[in-house]
Amino acid sequence: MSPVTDALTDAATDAATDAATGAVPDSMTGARPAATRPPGRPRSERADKAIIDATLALLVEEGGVAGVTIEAVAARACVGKTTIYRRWPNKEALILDALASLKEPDPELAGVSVRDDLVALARTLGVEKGDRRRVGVYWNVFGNGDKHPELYRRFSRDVVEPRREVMRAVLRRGIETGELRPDIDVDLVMWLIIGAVVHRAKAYGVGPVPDDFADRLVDTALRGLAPH
Amino acid sequence: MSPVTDALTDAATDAATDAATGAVPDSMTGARPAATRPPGRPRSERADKAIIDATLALLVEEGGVAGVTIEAVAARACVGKTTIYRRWPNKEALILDALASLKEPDPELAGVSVRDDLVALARTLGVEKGDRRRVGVYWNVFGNGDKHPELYRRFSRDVVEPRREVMRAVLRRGIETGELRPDIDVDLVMWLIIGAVVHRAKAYGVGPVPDDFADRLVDTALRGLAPH
DNA sequence: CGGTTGCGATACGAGAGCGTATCGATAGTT
DNA sequence: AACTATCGATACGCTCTCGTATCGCAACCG
Repeated sequence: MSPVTDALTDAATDAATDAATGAVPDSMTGARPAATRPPGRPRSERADKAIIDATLALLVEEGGVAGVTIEAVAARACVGKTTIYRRWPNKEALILDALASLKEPDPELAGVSVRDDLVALARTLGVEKGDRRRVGVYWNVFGNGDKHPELYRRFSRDVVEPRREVMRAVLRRGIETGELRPDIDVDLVMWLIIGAVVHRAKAYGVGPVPDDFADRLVDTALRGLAPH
Repeated sequence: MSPVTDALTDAATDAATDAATGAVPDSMTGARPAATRPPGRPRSERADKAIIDATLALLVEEGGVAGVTIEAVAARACVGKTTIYRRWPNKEALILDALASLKEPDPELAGVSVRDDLVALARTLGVEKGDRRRVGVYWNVFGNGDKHPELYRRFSRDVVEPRREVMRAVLRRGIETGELRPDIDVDLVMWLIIGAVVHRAKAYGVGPVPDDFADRLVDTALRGLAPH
């Protein structure tokens, strides 16, 4: 019943999956005598992924860093504690890497209209195909910035800020092209859009975010509440 | 160095403070033979308050229910564990009461313009005189609705929803008076305003919420981002 | 004064979690 | 086959927390 996305069922399948590991480090000059592969049994890539996945899932479900337990991670990833401690020295380091794994390339924006780009960005924040994980991690890490400053700092720098910068650029472009009022406060608008999406996505007991939420949100923000 | 607001320094002052306790329960029919006061030493009202205060503070600082420890509450409130367990059977009940203590009467709104009422409401959410506690509790309880449903349910019903209802009424009134567009989605607008304020207030490392944040936020939402 | 109850301090057993150590088995290289 | 590193499982000592029990003292009533 474990909801792990890619739980490994037995060790037999492990060999085939990890066989490619040895071929990878050919990225050197090429003339080297291929002495890169260390001896002994190679580490399981599948275990890596399962551990990171389990860590993120617990980070969301258990409500923060305090709720993540090495033993729970091990159980959920179907992995021994040894396998975790061989890779990371402690819980903090594990969570740090798990957060870093959320880093993604900047979303491809159509760039046709500011309106559509904002909708696309809003979607990636928390409406994306039921991916509650991203916004859940964001909520929990963000809410504990003062308790775990290092975690917050690196998550913010590596994962959050790049996205924010994309949105900031879209808003600035909108001002230049005349699609947005020249006197708007870009940062304030970002709090508006991001806050609304994150808050709605994290809401409990009101159902999933409707598909058209991002569209209606951006349109409402653009038109304003007052008649004119 | 304990940051508890009203830490008691010694037991001597306790007697004077709690002396009024005996006079309180005259709220019965009055014709009763005044047998209301139980024998023995009365419970310290000051301890009550200190415990609730410490619980809320830890709920914010430690990032959720998991971070609240009875021993930490006792230490912070300068109180013995006994004193806590004499009042509440367990941690859950304590936190439940602590959350209930955040219930406040509905804010008095000027009712002159929808704009001013919205600003006033936004202020009470998280900008109010540096009261990070309220929004901190909101963030942590809200973010763990699925982990502690009962906590979430009662906090939502007793503390959050009444405030939301006030804002909803203001928005509806604005539509009726023509101050707001008739086609806005009231719930969507509430996500916008509440989400923005809460998110900004909870932001770490960007300084306190500026005094005019609520004003600029509401004005931006009213006018809209697009020129017209 | 005796009776009753609250108070803080302290100790307790139980359980959870951390990080380490050890085990036999496994999966690779040479 | 010999060698080496990883695998899951398990046990360990340690600390923290829970909720209970037991102190002696303090407060209030008669």
